Amino acid sequence: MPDAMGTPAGTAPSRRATRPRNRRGEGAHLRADILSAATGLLDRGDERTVTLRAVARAAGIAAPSIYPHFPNRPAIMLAVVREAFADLSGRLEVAVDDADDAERGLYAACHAYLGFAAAHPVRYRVMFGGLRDPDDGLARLGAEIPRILAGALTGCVTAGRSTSTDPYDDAVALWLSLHGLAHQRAVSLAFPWPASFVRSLVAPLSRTAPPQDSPQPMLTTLAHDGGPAGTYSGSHSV
Amino acid sequence: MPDAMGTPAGTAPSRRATRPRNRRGEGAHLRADILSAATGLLDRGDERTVTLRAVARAAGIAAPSIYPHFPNRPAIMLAVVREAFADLSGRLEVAVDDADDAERGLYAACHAYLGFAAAHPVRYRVMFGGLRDPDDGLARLGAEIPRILAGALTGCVTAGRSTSTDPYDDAVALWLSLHGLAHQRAVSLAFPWPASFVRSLVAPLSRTAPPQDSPQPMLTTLAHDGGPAGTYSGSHSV
DNA sequence: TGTACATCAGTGAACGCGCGTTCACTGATGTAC
DNA sequence: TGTACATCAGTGAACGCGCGTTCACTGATGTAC
Repeated sequence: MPDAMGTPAGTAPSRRATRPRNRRGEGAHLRADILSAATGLLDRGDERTVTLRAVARAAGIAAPSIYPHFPNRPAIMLAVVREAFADLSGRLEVAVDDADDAERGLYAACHAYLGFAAAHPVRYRVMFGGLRDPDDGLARLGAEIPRILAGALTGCVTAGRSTSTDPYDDAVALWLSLHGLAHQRAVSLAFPWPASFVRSLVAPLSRTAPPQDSPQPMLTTLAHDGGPAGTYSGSHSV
Repeated sequence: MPDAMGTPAGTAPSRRATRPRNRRGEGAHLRADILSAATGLLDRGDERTVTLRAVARAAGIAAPSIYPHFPNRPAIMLAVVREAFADLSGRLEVAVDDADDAERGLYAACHAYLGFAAAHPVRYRVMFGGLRDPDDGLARLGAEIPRILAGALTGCVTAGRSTSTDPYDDAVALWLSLHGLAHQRAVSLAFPWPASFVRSLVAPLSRTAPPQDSPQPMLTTLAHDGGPAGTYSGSHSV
């Protein structure tokens, strides 16, 4: 879903593309098109780029056509972020569930997290702090993530692979570190990163020894949203 | 534009305050006033609040009067961020230098870092990622911080209080974790934080045991920029 | 079967707004002679 | 000492722009009778 953008990066048309009108009863399809247009604009620019009129242009519709689907401009951004959170949480769950054992699952989730942020840096930045949500509902969305990590870490403890005495606390600390790394990478591509800080973060905070072989780098095949640099490489030895 | 606040929350006057004209030769004073007005607007709002005209209103001058001091609007934001980075770096250095020993210095620097972010959450958020700086000069500004932490950590190693074998690597990992915590706190005041994750982060990542007594909470007397919640309390046991 | 009609999907023009920036200017103040 | 003048510090009006949103509308399409 999120990677599918109609126009290739760089060729954004200022002239509106003609878009066939939906059949009667299928008007809701436009909502998905609006969301995907907004996500594409966000990834190629920043939150200021995602104006209501720009979204309409990118979707090939007139600006007022958005209003049957979203009450106002902030609602579009909110929907983009909700969708992105659901995507990220799903990827973490898949990473944990597909792993052979709990420890690999924990590492795979961490790599999936960093891979998502590296593939969609602007989206990631906006998910975690771009918006002032009056209801603070986004804090709730984000809270799903440490829960998944805590589950994986609890599995490690059960398997005797972690000495954590408070998996939820430690999972939050681990997530905060992942967030710090992911966010800083998303923001500044030029920072001189040491080689293998993923291990430097995950092993001490999860109170595990790193696994002996590299986990499969789950998400490194995701294309970066734009620009030449910044692709996350999961190929560091764990 | 219904969500654009005409007047920032609170008492900011939309009518321009009268400001005495500087004496001849002292026109540069206005630059400092512009910067401080912009910083105030940022702290009470967000980066969208800091328009050139709003800064002029807050400083009590006409909008064109800004141009002798800043070439355009982004230059104002850049100057605000530069000043904030210098402030933060200075506080970390003071925290390290004033401490009785290296380990206390490291912890004091971490608390100073978190204290700064808690006292100025919006400013902190904008410092680390609010701007797209074409020159990426901000990455250079930020790079000062892990250097200070690395110095403190090296001191811990020398004193036999840390088993770190790569202080710079570990300092970067530590800083990323602090950043993750500080940023997430700055963004979401409602998140259910466990009680003592500062220790959860600093001790394992710096490979130290936490000191026996609480360090003095250096910056907890800083007032929060606005809002009722979010003040950083350094009173957690380390 | 035809046909009237309700509904759906979406449009074009217009609104008022605040924005960044430019321009020609004004009045006070220091200085050279 | 007076005075002409250059410079400084800052102003007021105006510009064109893109924005979010509202309004009255249009044409296609499914449906009841």
